[in-house]
Amino acid sequence: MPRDTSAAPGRSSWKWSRTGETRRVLLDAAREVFAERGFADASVAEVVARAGSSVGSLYHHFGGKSELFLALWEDWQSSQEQRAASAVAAARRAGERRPLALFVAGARGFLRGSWEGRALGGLFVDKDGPPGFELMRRTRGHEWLRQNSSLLHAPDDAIGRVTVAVLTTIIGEAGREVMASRSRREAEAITDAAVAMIERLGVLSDDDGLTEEGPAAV
Amino acid sequence: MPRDTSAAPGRSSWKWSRTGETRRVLLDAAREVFAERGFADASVAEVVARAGSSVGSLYHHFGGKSELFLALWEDWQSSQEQRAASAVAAARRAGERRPLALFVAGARGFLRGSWEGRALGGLFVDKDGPPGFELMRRTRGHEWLRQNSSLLHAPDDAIGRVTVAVLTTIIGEAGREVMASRSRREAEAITDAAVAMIERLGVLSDDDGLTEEGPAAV
DNA sequence: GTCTATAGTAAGATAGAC
DNA sequence: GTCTATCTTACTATAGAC
Repeated sequence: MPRDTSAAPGRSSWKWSRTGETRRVLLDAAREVFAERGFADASVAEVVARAGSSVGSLYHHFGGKSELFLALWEDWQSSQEQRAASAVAAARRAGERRPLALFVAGARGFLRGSWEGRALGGLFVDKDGPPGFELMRRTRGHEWLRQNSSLLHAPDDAIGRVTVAVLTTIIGEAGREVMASRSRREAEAITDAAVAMIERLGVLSDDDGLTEEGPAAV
Repeated sequence: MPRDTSAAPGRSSWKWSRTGETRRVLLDAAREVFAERGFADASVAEVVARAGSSVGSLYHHFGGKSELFLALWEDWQSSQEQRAASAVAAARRAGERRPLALFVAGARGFLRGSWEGRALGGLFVDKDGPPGFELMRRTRGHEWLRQNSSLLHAPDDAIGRVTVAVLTTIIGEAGREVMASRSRREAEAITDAAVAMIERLGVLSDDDGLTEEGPAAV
């Protein structure tokens, strides 16, 4: 996601601009260093050295060490959500209308993405992150799930929030295990187990209309 | 938990020793400062100033800013686990033998403790911690649940691990919501919802023996 | 063994020259 | 936009009072 550069259209794409190039080499170097050392033990000095840039430049483009890490996470996370969203869209195109089935389709899409993107994903699960990272991840997870489960129209009371939180973490924990899997077969077994849990909890709220038709969402 | 001082027995208790007193005032001051500013924005200088102590003394007793925070967390966490453990023990004394029921008893004990200790608890849920804190909390959570759920004898394959992880986070997320509750009634509603989910997921693995008798655990 | 004072290092963050 | 110089602060080390 490049910031809007004031480049005249058609004359130069961001790909070849100086700033885009600087951002790119910094992100590449950061990915390496964070993967090797984790967040806390990584130094901005090493990142800029490996990128052939300078500290000032890093702060100009990203604002700090934390934001640099978050930029990497943002890219990865949005691609994961994208997979889930398109899986839901595909299921809907195929004629599926039951909210819970659509939700499960999204979950399967997300977990398929976790398997395919497990190389980068490892950076964000068992390594440490910047202060407040876990809070942010949890918030973002809830937001994404709330979007995809407004179609489940869960109530916004305490019980509804716990339900949403649990559904979030089922997918999250399953994603962790999928990324740690050593075979596609194992990953699929975990996915099936997670889906079984989701359906089991979905049935719990059957009287709330989880299996009826609901409003459209991503 | 004071370190072992070489005090002659009967002559002086740790409560009046110089070191115990210093540790106590530092912990009290740290609790205040961390609650006000969070971990990252708290300075060791302010802690020692409020405690009427010195930087060197802080480092002598705790080893650093992170360890000071972890000492607070350790106290709170172990008291929470203690409540869960004694709830399980009480249920067992009352003649309960079904593993799932014992587990639910532990969960209720934990959530009751979350409500009662919600003042301090807020420090550890929506504030930031030292680097690696979240990883530590997750590790500790799994360890605790593995203890209490060896009695559920869940298999140590991928599916078993996901199940355990989800059961962990149901309690964790419910605890978060309980601590954010404004009335005991709301807290109890959340607890009931969480227990319903645990039982629903527990039934899922009925054929694995979750409702049969199992080995004893805390 | 327990604590204070202080000087020094390292690393993240910032200001300003260019 | 880029980079150098500088600042802030967590952290360490040491010397010594009690």
